[in-house]
Formats: sequence, C-alpha cells, structure tokens
Amino acid sequence: MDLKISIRLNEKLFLRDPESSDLGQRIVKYGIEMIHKLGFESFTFKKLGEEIHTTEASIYRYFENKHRLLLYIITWYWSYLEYQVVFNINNMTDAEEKIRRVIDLLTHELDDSLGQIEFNHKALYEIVISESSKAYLSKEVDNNNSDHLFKPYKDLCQRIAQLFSEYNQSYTYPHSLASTVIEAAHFQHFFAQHLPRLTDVTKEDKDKTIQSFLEHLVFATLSQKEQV
Amino acid sequence: MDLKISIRLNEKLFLRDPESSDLGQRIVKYGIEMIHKLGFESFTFKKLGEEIHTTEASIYRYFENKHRLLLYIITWYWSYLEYQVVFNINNMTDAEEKIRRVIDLLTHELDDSLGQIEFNHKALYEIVISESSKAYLSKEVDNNNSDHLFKPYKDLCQRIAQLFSEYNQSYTYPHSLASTVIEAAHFQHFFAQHLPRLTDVTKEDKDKTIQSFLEHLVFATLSQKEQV
DNA sequence: CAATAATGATAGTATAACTATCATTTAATT
DNA sequence: AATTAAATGATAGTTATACTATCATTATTG
Repeated sequence: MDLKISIRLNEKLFLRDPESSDLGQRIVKYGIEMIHKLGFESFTFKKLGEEIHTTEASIYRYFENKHRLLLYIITWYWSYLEYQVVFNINNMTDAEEKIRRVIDLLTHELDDSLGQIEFNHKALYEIVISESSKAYLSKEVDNNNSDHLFKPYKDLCQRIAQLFSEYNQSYTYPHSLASTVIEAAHFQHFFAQHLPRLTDVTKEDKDKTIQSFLEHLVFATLSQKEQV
Repeated sequence: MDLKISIRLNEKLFLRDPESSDLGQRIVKYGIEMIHKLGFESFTFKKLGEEIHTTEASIYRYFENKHRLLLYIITWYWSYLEYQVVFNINNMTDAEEKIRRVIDLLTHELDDSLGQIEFNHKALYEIVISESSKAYLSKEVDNNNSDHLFKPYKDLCQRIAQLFSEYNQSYTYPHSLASTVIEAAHFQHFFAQHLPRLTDVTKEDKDKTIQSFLEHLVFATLSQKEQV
C-alpha cells in the first residue's frame, strides 16, 4: 500500500502552490534544510536559490517572503501533527491512553511522511522547536490570523483540549493546558540542548524525560480538584 | 526614602554602559518604546536614532547590534524580576504562600522601577511577552550562553525551582516546571491577546485568569505523587 | 588649561529584501 | 505538430538594513 495523503494548506500561505511543481517542492525541501542549518535570521532566498540552482526571483514567485515560507513549513507540521493525533487515537476508548499517545507524538519527531514532499524529518522537528514561535510572535500576527493562517495550530490545540475535557469534564482550562503542553514540549527540548540549567531534562533520553515530565504535569493537573 | 537599586548587568551585553550617560539611558528608554511600537523585526537603530535625535553610529557605540539591545532589556527584566521575587518572599515562611506570590509577580507587569532608567513598564512587559524568546531562540544562543548572558534567566528559574522543591522535596522536575511556568505566563498572555482560541483566558481579567490557571497547574503538579 | 572622552555629522560598503523585464524552456491545448 | 500559455532563468535595478570609518565638535576631567 503506497497511498499519499495530501494536506491542503491555506492558499494565502503561498503565491504559487509549492506542491504543484518540482521547483516548488525543492524550495520547501531545501528551505527546511537551510533554515535548520543557518537559523531563520540568517536564512535568505538568495542563499536558497544558490543551493537549489535557481534564482531569488523564482523563489519569490512561490512565497511572498521568507516569513511566509516559515509559516508554510510550520503550518504543514501542525496540520500533519493533528492528522497523526486523530489517526493514532482512533479506536482508543480510554481518554488517559489517548492523552498519553498525544504527549508521545508531541515529544518525538514525526516518523513517516505522507506528504508530497520528501524531506528531513529531524531538521523539520528542530525547526519547529527553535523557530515555530517566530511564526506568530510578530506584528503581523493579527493580519495572519484574519487570513486563518493559524487555523491548523488552533485545530490541533482544540483537539488536545477536547481530550483533556473528556478526561475531566470539569477542568476549567483545557485550551490553555493544551497550548502550554505543546509549547513546553518544544521549549524543554531547546533548553535541554542549549540552556540545560532551565530544565531537569538531560541530553540523553531527552524525549522520554520530557514525555514523563509532561505526562505527570497533565494528569496531575487534570486530576486535581479545582481550588477556589 | 528614595534609594535607587542598580542592577549590574553582564558587561558583554554592551560596548559602553548605557546607564553611564544620558544618551545611553535614552537609547534604552526609547529602545523599549520603539521595539514595543514597531516590533523587534521592524525596529532599527536608524529609526531609534531619529527618534532620540542622535545618529545610528552613536547607538552602535553602546550596543553591537539590535539583538544585543534586546538581550540587554530582557536580561534587565529577568534580573529585576529575580530581585522582586527575593524581596517579596522575604520573611514568608510558608512555601505555598511564596509560590503564590511568585506566580503573581510573573503574571503582572512590574509595578515600580528601582533602576536608573525611567521607562514605560507596560511596554517592557509586553516586549517580554512578545519578544523575550527571541533573546535565546537564535543561532548565537550557545555563544551568548558561554558569555553568561542568560545567567539572570537561569538564576530566576533556579530560585523558583528551589521554592518548588521546598514545597515538595521529592518532585523530580522543579527546573522544568519553573521554566514552563515562566514561559506559559508570557504565552498565555500573547494568546489571549492575539490567538484566543489557544487559551481559556479572556482579554478582560487576563492577568487574574492566567494566575489561577498557573496556580492550579503548579500546586496540582507538586501535590501529585509521582507515577512510575 | 590641556588632555581625553563622548558625541555629531557625514560618508561609505555589503547584503537583504524585494520588483521588473524579457528571453527561453516546458507543458497544455486544439 | 503547431500554437499558446505557463513556468523558469537571467539579469538588472531599487530601497532599506546593518554595519564601519573618519574627522570635527562638544563635554568632562585631571
């Protein structure tokens, strides 16, 4: 069985759909590589152009600017993660088990691609960790939001919040807890790598430790009666 | 009583100490205003120079680049916040009470300045919310870290982690919980303002709601027995 | 008062972040 | 297969950013 699932992303993310052509696919694939390698700030369309033997101008035909390309990549990740969540918890009946699976997905890189574009999964995951907050921490956030560019993130968050509510109907902050867990998964990774005194997570067995930190946090929070 | 407390920041943050001159103080003060107004990406030394009637070149005599200025500002905030934590929990004996006070400090803007430079507190707090992660989410993080530029953040985190350990000695992840709470305080603010579907926090009474979300989360997490 | 330090004024360079134009290649349509 | 349209390449140009350098002028300090 070799079916490909295509994730349809908001058309405002790009000028020309990068999945529709070889050049477009290379832009995304090597865009991931280069943002990972150089960091978002030092990454430019000129450098990417040289790497994939095309010109700056051609890349601009696909993406308005590098921020949009980042947004495209991150949005793809969010969408794919939501898909993974739905797929993975399907047929599970126990809310606790579902939540454990979600935390597992959040703390590990995606294992197999179903998208059109082949790419480096580790690089993508590390971009998500180091660069994803830059997707919304900008002055354009409200405009981008009106264009529904963050819908995949919200959907993912909503999905997780729903599981929290399923586990404990009376919990007051399921969405806040969901976004906190998503963000914490990334930040704890980054801290373990670069600022270890901000965590108790060690570089070895990072994923597993973050996972148990978050599991404990989530179930403790959901199990505790609300104080007034 | 009109004593001024001066926070001594790492000298690698600047080329010339901005507290030492009128121009330096204006750079920081109006730097805060402008980063707040324009966002860090659109902020430039040229624009700041025009605002305070000096030249780009003069500003470069104080800060190597705008990222260093951001780091200076954020670092000042972390240092001052740690000071506030120590000051506020002094004489408290009850660990729970201390933790509540810390969460209160984390979720509200600083109320009174003891620094040399007068500035807009609301603007600073909003910079912390929207821009502080950019201080470390960069490829220079490891170099900056070797220069001890993140020490104030780590100290703050350590201080809070210590309170968590005081409350529950056997809790395994006090540092991770501390950094998570600090980051969550900022993110929940940002989300409430710009991406409300990622929270349960409403714009009205934002601070109070985030505070009770975090209080509940922290005490639940610290009270729960560890699962294996 | 002399020496030193800080600032202002100006200019200049390299690169980033685009936009425009037109020729050429590739793909789609009839 | 011929025609047309679409995508890409090649090139050039514009404006802004992120600096560095130089030198004159104004403050500060010993």
